[in-house]
Amino acid sequence: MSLTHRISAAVDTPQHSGLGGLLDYRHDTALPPGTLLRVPLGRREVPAIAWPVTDEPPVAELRPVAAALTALPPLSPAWIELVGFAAGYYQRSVGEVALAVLPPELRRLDDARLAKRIARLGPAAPAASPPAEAPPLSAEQAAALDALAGPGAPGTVLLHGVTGSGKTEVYLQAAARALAAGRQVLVLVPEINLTPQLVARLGARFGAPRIATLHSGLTPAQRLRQWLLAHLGHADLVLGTRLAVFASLPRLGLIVVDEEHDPSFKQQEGARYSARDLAVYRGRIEGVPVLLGSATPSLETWHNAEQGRYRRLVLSQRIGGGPLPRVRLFDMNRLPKDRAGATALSAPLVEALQQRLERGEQSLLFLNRRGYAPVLHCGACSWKSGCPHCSAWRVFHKRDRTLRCHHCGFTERVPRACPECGNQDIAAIGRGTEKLEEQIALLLPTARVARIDADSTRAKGALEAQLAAVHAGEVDVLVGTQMVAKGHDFRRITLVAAVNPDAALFASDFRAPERLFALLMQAGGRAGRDAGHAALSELWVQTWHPQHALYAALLRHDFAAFAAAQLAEREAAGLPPFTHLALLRAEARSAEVATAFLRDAAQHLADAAAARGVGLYPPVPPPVSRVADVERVQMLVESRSRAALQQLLAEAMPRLHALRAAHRGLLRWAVDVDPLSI
DNA sequence: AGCACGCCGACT
DNA sequence: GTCGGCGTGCTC
Repeated sequence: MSLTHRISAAVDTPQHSGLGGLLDYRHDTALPPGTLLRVPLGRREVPAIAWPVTDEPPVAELRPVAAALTALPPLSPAWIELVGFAAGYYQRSVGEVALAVLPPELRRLDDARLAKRIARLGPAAPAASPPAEAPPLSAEQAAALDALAGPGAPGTVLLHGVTGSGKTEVYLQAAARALAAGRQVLVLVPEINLTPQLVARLGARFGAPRIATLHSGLTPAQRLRQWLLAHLGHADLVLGTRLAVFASLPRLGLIVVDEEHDPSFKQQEGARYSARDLAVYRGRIEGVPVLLGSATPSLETWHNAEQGRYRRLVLSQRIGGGPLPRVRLFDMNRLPKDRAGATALSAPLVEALQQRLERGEQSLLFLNRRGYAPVLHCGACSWKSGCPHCSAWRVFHKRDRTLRCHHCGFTERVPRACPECGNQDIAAIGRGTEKLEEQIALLLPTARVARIDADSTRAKGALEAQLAAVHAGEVDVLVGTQMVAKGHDFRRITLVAAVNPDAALFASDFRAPERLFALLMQAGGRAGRDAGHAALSELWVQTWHPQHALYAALLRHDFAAFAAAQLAEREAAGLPPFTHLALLRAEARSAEVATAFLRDAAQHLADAAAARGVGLYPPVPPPVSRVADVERVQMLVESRSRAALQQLLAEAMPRLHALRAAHRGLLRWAVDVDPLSI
């Protein structure tokens, strides 16, 4: 009998480093998979996690595990399976994913300190404290809940509910059932901004001590504490952003993904995972239901529902029976030619705003572009305010008189005269929220105007303060970017206007229409949430293309028709969800180097791709090709078969790694599976 | 990815 | 004569 046990460890080393797999060590006792470790690697000692031992024979002499952190109960087999799947699917090493999704503190602490932190958590919150009274359900809500509890295997459920239809109450009551059965509930929201209000609601219903929160805004110590509450089962409800999909939950009983269509669920660096897709996978491996909620589901989810892979439950009515805001399209072609563009706002819209003002109601102007003007332009020499480091314009911010690049952050004071020719007369082209705010103040001198965007809410607590001012009725007209369109519950807004949404209609990004429709529906949903005002509420859309099919569907609040049309286009064009995509991205100081790498890659993969029916497209620059003096080029990889695409990518990774050496100057390369934009 | 070792230019 | 550039090689 051997006194030493072979331990397979996942360590944080990249997939393409030659150490992508697991490393074997020895230890004098058996260590269950999921045990946190410290192991020697070269002359370093690195954090690691014990992983299930594979059949592969061990290599050479094994070094001993440096330490096993036994103060922490091991991570569950389900968690290991989830991480293993995510690593494989997104082409990253198991160790990288495993360690990246654990609280950073956990990688640093030794066993004694960890034990101390755990002790300091105190005892678990009293379970099953009598919950606050749940409000009565609408017939549709009750039916949805019944269907969730009904016979049949738990699976993925799309809860398609218009804004204000009470999706959250369905989440809460579904959660209540899971809690009553002694299980934990995981709730994912797209943005940190949206956590406080949902935490408040969950807290009011179930008691604040039972809730843990996980997002990147926490301090390392808080993050560890919240993670431990979930991992040790002290917290019954875990609410968080995309990283929370990897929370360790020993008694998981339900996963809710709120606003499942939101692009924020896709991680955009490192392991580029979709938290929504992983939530669905996690539900499957853990045998628990997954509730995907949205008023405007992603076309992927909608398609899955249509195909019968997900069950679809519908909430078509607003709570209280109020109607959805009436949609009004204003045809900008009707503006007098010489006046068009002089102001962002058509006269009828200004009139409508004036009426709201007189009635003491609030309005929201939605413009998805922050700053004063997106670009400055010299009429004399045609200089434009380009960024010297990026292939993008620098935005004019009037408030602090700066030109700012929104891609690399490069900021300068705005020049008084044209830097090229000295012309004093530089024009601001286009308009952002700052300018819109200014124009409203001029057009409606008595109105109290506020602006909410990434600039106005930079300071800690600023967003909360501004939202509070709106709720307190201290604001008549609110100007904002998509930041305000999402989720916030405004009671007194009866008019929402999309000032200039057309750009997305003709964007090259194939998901642009889907996003626009969702944003407009969501923005419109801010109006008339107070049933007393609902009948008067309106969503105005100023457009140069009032006949566009997207707007026609919006007029009727007809998501199904919009989705059907989009899906037909996607199918005809061979785009997701009918095909599966991956992007091979390369970065270098020069586009030539990056392109050469991708061309070389295409050549090396051509036979394997052809054999599997996977398409390789020519390398192209993304819409913003240079950021901070780094050129980016990307190559699309496409297949009807997800499995074929996966196989090709897995085969490609080591070859691409080998290829890198032949391309001097290549800074980085990476694969993005299921990219959001191409 | 780190973090070595290792061989060629400008400084105490 | 050393400090330091980053080229390539290794880590269970």
